[in-house]
Amino acid sequence: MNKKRDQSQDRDSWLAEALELMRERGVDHVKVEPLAERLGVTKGSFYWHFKNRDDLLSSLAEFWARSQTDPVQAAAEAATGGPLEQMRAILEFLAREDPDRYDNAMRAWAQFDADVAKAVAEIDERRLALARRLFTEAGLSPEDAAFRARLWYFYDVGEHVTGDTPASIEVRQQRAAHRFKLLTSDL
Amino acid sequence: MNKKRDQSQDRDSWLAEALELMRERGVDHVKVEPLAERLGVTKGSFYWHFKNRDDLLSSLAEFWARSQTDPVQAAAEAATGGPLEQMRAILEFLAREDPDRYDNAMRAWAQFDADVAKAVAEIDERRLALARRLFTEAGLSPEDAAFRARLWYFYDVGEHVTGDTPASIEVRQQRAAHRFKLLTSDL
DNA sequence: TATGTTCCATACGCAAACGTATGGTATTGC
DNA sequence: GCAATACCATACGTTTGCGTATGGAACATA
Repeated sequence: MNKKRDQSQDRDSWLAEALELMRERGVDHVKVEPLAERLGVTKGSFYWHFKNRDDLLSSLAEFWARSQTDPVQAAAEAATGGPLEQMRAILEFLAREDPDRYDNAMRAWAQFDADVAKAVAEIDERRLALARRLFTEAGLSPEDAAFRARLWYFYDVGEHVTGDTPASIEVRQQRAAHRFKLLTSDL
Repeated sequence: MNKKRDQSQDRDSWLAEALELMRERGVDHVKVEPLAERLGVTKGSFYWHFKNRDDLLSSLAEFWARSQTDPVQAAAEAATGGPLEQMRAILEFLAREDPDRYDNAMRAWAQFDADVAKAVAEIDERRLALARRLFTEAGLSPEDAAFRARLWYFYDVGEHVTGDTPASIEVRQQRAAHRFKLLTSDL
């Protein structure tokens, strides 16, 4: 009865370690034998849980997407008040968030794998949709809201992918305030 | 007398093909023997021109950076008028530009290689500095100009890295106009 | 024409990693 | 208590790619 859960637990431990390795060195360094060594087992275990390496990698993309249950959404919904207050709450949340996520590694991977690109694009679209909705609720036309949302979201992407995220929380909060002001001063 | 140029020419043909392969499949697929096959030679040639694979890869980063002699800068300087007109000229240039550059592959590589990250960061900084200067000349304070420049530039980065660049020139120009309006309407 | 230099092909040894086959141990269901 | 199953170790063959060694052809140069 809990056999399935246990098995998926072991699979998940492989996936978690694979995800960590991917973040550190990129997906092309996620290889069976080195991964087994990191887990203190041999690849005999690997080929029990996975059909082959491709099986691991495709599962890895799902594993990552599954972990993206966007606490951002929750932070927005938890905020009382109108859309502007929700935006402020999101920025507040992001500023506190540890900047070292797996997104960069996934984006790097997505550059060369169409399936992964699709998975990442879905996450991007989900986040953009949230921003669009908030700007719409704040009174912008659909077109204006769509563009403002892109400006809003791509700033995050750009800051992360260029490695330009400040280490200090204070600076991040300061920038968040600045961004909020610039993007909502006319609303 | 032109011996040296010929030799660097051959080196460059290796580098050009390596750059192309990196754009297509990522740096980890830039390998000596497959590369030789693409060039129709054997790796005997490779090890004549390069010490080893690392030599190729480090040269590849320089090769890319060398190719980034920013026509954007030229487009800006060619524009007559004030900073706002130069911004418009830049956006116009970028909208016409073929969106398929090597930047994405370089950014993907930079995620896992500190030296490459440094090279890319220099290019980013150069572009940001230009944007900062234009916003400053347009009358913003240094802090405001710095932030506005980030908003300006990261939009590009985000659009490229998410693969969200429209294929149609018209849409790109439309978005450029929108971006220009949003980021300069108060100047 | 003899000789050196440039550039590339071929052949080799070596290491890493994939995937399979097979056996062993522990745990579970009956 | 015993068979079945789950899980992992070991050993093997194969492929791919790195780097070196060596030879050879073309070309320049003296």
